[in-house]
Amino acid sequence: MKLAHERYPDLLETKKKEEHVLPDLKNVHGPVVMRMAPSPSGPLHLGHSRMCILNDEYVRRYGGELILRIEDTNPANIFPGAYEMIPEDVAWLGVNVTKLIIQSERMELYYEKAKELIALKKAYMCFCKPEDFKEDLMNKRACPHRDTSPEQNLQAFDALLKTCPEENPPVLIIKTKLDDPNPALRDWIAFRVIRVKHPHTGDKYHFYPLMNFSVAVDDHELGLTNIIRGMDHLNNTYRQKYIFEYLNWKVPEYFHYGLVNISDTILSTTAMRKGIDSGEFHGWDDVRLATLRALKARGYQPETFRKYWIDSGLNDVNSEFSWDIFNSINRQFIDKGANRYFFVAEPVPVKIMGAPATTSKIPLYPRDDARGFRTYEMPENPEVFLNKADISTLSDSDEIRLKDLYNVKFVEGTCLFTSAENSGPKRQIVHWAPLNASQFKLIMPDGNEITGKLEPEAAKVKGIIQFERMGFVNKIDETHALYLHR
RNA sequence: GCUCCAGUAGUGUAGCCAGGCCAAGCAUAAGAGGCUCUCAAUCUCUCGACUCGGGUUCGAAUCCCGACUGGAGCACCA
Repeated sequence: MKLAHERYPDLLETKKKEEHVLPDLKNVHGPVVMRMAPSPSGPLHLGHSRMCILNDEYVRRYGGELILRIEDTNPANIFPGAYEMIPEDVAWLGVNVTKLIIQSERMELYYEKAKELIALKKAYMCFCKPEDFKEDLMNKRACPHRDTSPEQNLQAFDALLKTCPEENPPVLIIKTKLDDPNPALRDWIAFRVIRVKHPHTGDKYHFYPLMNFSVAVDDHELGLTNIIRGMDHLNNTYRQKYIFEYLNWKVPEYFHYGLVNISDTILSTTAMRKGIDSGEFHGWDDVRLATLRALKARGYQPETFRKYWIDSGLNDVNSEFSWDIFNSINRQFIDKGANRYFFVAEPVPVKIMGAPATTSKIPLYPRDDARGFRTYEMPENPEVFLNKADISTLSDSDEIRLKDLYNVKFVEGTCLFTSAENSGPKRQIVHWAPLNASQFKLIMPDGNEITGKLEPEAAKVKGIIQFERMGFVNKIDETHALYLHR
């Protein structure tokens, strides 16, 4: 063992830090075809990133195709900008999409398959009121239209495509088993009328497929081999399998993973849109939102998402998202690249009595002098900014060290220079800013703003840096930065 | 109410399919300490879990049954 340690230190090291790997998918024979299927109600958020990464990882492992399919069959719930934003978000994550599909461009296909099902007596047009239809289902009763002939159904279907009645338009229903013990699986609605102008197809259509129908048709038509999706889709999978069965299609291999509950942020696209429209949020990248855009703006790395979701695995247990772990992973990616600077929140100007003129030379990164320094010429008895909380609890005997400057203590409210050397007893080390520091704003993840003084040499720096003793931030410009994490 | 899924430390996971190498590994968090002119990084140590009850077995985290608990679905959303 000792010998092995001497000979192969690297080997043992890598074994110790074993990477978590995703389990193999079942029934993989050669290349796979997989898909991501977001609805264009807004840009992608943290939750979406999971299905993106997971799908991408498997296509990378097995080879094949990864389809990005935008599911826009409900014109009432579309944010037009999402058509552009979603592919951008996916690309930012480093996900390799091989094909982009937009469902609203495939309406004729859905109509065609619907007619096939009608001809097979597996689908019917229903003219019931929604309440009545629902009540029939709950009581395992057939609605009066369930046994209409295929001819009549086809006629009604075609008529509806041409002209849409103003009141009580019919729906197309897929027949399943009315007596299925699971109420979710009894006859389900495949098409319904929506009279809203579609952002992508305008007013060309008004009879739209519901997700279960268009998904089943596309999953087959696009040749999907493996589908991984959340447990919340389990009943949908059962419903969609009816289509596969009726049309004699080969069923893809499904896997349903557990749901992840993400708290302490805003994920609901409707809530986001409302807030943006009302002016509460300034846009999709507002730091209070968990959109990929917002997280990117704060300084989260695409690699962080990938590692986090791979580590989380494909568990079929519901779980809790951990910001602690997510932040810890992100820190590993950014720490080495982030130079250190001083930002003094709640700044209090303090005149230091008895201090000699000196030069403060502060490394941009600890113990790596090659990266350079920030240097400040300090006059005699200078005035500096200190953080209010750092000095408010000091008593007369407490000596503190201004980092890379000198030691001071407060006696009866005045600040006195004591010594220059950082030797002897341990002192609390605090950061500071020279008098010509600029006014600066740090925007916290909850939207609160902290104003303070930023050291001059940081003024023109942009990107991810660390404010010493505070945490990592993404510096946007000369006036403000977004807080990332500790 | 009905249907389905699942239960490993505070959190996230490994192990379960093919029972023994598991008095349960790793990460994160928390606590203590080392190093360090940051509360970061880094190193060491500590803390902490197989939901419960039966059964099968020489042996169960792992297989079976039940209970309990949690989640999802039962939309003219996806």
